[in-house]
Amino acid sequence: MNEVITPIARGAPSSIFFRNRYSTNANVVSLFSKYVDRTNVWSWNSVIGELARGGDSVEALQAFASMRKASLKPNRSTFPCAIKSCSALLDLFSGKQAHQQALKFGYEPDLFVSSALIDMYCKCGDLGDARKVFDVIPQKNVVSWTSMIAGYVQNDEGREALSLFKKFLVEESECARDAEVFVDSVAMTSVLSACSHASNEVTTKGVHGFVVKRGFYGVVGVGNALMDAYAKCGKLAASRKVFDEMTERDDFSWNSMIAVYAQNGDAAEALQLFANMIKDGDSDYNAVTLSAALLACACSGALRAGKCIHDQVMKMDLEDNVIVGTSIIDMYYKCGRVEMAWRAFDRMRDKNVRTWTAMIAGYGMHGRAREALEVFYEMIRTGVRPNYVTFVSVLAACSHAGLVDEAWRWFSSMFHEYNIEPGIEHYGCIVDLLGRAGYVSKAYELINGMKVKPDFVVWGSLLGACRTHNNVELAELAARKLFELDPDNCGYYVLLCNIYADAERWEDVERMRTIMNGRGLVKTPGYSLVELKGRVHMFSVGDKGHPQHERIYEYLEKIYVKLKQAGYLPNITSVVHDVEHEEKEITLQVHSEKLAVAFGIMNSAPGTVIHIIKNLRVCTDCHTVIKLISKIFNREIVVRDAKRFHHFRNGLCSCGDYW
DNA sequence: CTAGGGTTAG
Repeated sequence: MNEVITPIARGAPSSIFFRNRYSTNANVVSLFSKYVDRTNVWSWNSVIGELARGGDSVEALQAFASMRKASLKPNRSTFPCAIKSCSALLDLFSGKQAHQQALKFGYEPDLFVSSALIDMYCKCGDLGDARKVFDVIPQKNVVSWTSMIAGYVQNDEGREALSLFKKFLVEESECARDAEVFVDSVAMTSVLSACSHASNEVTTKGVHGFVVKRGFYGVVGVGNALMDAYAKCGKLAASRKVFDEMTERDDFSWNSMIAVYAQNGDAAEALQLFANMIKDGDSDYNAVTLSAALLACACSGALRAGKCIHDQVMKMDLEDNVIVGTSIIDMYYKCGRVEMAWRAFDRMRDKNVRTWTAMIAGYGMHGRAREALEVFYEMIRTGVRPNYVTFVSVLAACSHAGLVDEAWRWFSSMFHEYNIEPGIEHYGCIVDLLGRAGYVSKAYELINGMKVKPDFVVWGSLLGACRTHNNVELAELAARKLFELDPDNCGYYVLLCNIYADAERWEDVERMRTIMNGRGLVKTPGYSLVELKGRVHMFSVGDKGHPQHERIYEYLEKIYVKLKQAGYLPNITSVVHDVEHEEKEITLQVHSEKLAVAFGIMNSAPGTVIHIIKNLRVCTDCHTVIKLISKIFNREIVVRDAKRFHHFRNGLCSCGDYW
């Protein structure tokens, strides 16, 4: 079986018709012994259909090849099964051959054949040929319309899908007496999926109304798609309402809802729902559920829960499922365990581009760019084609480690060697890298030459670089862009304030503060998470909500005494609030990551590594403090901030103070 | 006796 599949994965140009790619094997022959008449087309159809429906696409095509070898003429029900198998294998070449054969036998106007063809072309990414087939169908039915609409959605053409749906509605009203041309619940799920891709609240609400009016609201599949559409445009409450109102939930609905919370960073709710699902007992969790739950563990750093799910994955024999496997890698490295991620990666038999990319991203976030690049080179050697996101991970890895030349090399060759046009994320990495390496003007030139519109990440990187390299002029320019792009984010105002303060331009500092106060901008509250005995504890700045908070503050005081003995001076520029010097120092002292570190040290045995997750970037003062703590208390401390990992050990950080 | 949809990973 593997021998047959390998050339398909490599995209070798052969076909079911010419080079016997799916040549008859013993398996198919033995299947045939069950059938009385091998000269009967219907017998062949049963076999091909059964194999295709059972997911044995390769065998189905082998049977189809055998049938053609026996010089039997396929009929109109043979083709849809064969084409469906090409679609499942993403085998455009064989699909086109099947199309030619169908034309030769005069089956193209057939509704079943053309729907299968539309689906096959769309799944293979060939929208143009799909649309040609669609356009020549004289009397389209609901399946033809749905196949084409769904095809657009699958190829990220949500708007095209929605406009086609409008045409469908016109046709529906014009053919009012034709029972074949009527919107049904399957069509509506595709339309809702288009809404989900478009992430448009207004459209989603409109389609929701339509669904209710046509009486499809109670259909499970429609409900799932609606939940997803609301979630994608950020309407979690509306999404949950649909879930709660469903009278019938299969596994699908639970999975969708868990995934929605996990994707939106609400790990607690996602894991709570997962627990409810298990308790409920009516629904079985599967690979999809476990992947979503693993994502929740990854973003909240819930290692214990993640390991538990990993155990379950092994018990259910799902280790070879490539999506689940990739989720496990993602969970481990995001919980700070890059070695465990590597072990899981190493064990996986089937790795796809996303698996490799996850591992590259994992090493990259941990500042281990060399290993990330090794994985990248190995991926290329193995014959797996890197994609857009792979290059984002590669460039990000270089950017975390300051590898300017390496990054520039891949940035320049990704288009020429792999035909991947650099996008906004790639520019973001390069601007960041150039800027921090001191090439601020060069970074600015690059931004001006971009084909895509620079976003807040790009301008934000430039602004950050301007602070490091004291470039007030460019900083003002970048900040102006940022105030336009993201007016409610006070981080940029704070950064510009700092830049003015560094340049001792106090009047400008004052002016910025007035603007900030006038606009009522509030700093995004920072928080840190730390897992202890399987429970994740959360701390915010100056938090007094934790049951142990009194002891934590006492302990923190003791830590500060030791730090000051070691010569530590607080770096108050991290605090821009309009407060007195002493107050600034106090605010700094109670940053959430410091509370989390104190809590971690207090509650764990000497020698235990402490893992912390922070939602924002770690500030300079906290970075200095944690380095010192790692030395004074002889503890390894791992901090995941909004952008990368910091491994503190013996007074040093893995980022080399470059972050 | 054949065709279309909704959930998961980077």
